[in-house]
Amino acid sequence: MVDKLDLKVVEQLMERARTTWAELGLILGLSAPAAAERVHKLEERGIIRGYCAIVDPEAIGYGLAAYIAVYLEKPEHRQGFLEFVQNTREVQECHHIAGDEDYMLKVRCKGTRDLERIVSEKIKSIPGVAKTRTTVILSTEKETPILPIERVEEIK
Amino acid sequence: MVDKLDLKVVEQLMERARTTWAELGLILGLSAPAAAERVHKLEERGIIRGYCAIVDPEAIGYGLAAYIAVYLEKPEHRQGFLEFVQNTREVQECHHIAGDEDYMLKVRCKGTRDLERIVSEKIKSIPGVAKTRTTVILSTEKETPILPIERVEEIK
DNA sequence: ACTGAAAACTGCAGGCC
DNA sequence: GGCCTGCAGTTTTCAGT
Repeated sequence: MVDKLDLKVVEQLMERARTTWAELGLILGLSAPAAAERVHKLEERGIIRGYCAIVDPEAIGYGLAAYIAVYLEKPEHRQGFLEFVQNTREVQECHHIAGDEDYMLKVRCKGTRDLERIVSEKIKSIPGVAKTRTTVILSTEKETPILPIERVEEIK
Repeated sequence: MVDKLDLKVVEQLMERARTTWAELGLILGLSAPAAAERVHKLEERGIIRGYCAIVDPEAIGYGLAAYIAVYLEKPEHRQGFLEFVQNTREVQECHHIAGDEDYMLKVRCKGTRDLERIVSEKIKSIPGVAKTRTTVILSTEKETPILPIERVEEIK
């Protein structure tokens, strides 16, 4: 599995992916090639899936976010619903959840008009979608792709 | 504001941040220095906030995710609650929401034990938290930091 | 995992449109 | 203002140890 040094690598890259190997190595107590090798190994093993830029949603015109809980009538309708999820860029997340509803979507769109279009026209027209419950996000206090790794201070 | 070329820059960097300027320039139809300049301008303007690695949560031992809806009794308790949110690595997201509840948290933790500890010991001990509602995520169909930019195919 | 050299990339300057 | 080319300095990669 991943060792302590790997966790520290991951921690660093989750905060700033565009760092130099030399700089990363300095933090890890390794030389630049050694730091690069550890990262490449983590990429190959699929532990680091990729890298992304964190973008201000409002700046690109997607200022409205919402959660949409979806109730599916029967299991045979899952396929079509999941295809919609994968093919719709506005759907940022889709989780199968425990509880009253079946799926929880997080969508990001241009405004209330756009949200209405997605909920009423797109989601509700999918066969098997019996009911939806939309919760609009008013403001965001925290939103980080950073996973909750405990700080790795010292490496023995 | 951002033009079409900026959107294409952002789109590319949301998918793979660790790209070379030359490669990015090729996609954009620009030279490497020009591509770099556009990115730096977007960073300065705060449209690109930073970069991060996308990490497999299970590989680093955080296999359980859950939504926690929080009801706050009075507005004066907000401060303390928001401090908890900012200082807790397990809290990945916190949104102020419209609807019955006040806040929606997304947390990621090691297991049910860990979740119990966060909900029962940490969140419910915050002054003003009247009630919480936890929804466990069973599986994740889609989870992307990629914002829903429409594909920019052609630049006039 | 480190060192050292070749190859590749970045950043800066000057000039063009 | 935004873009391109060329060069100097840095970073990455690939050996060998």
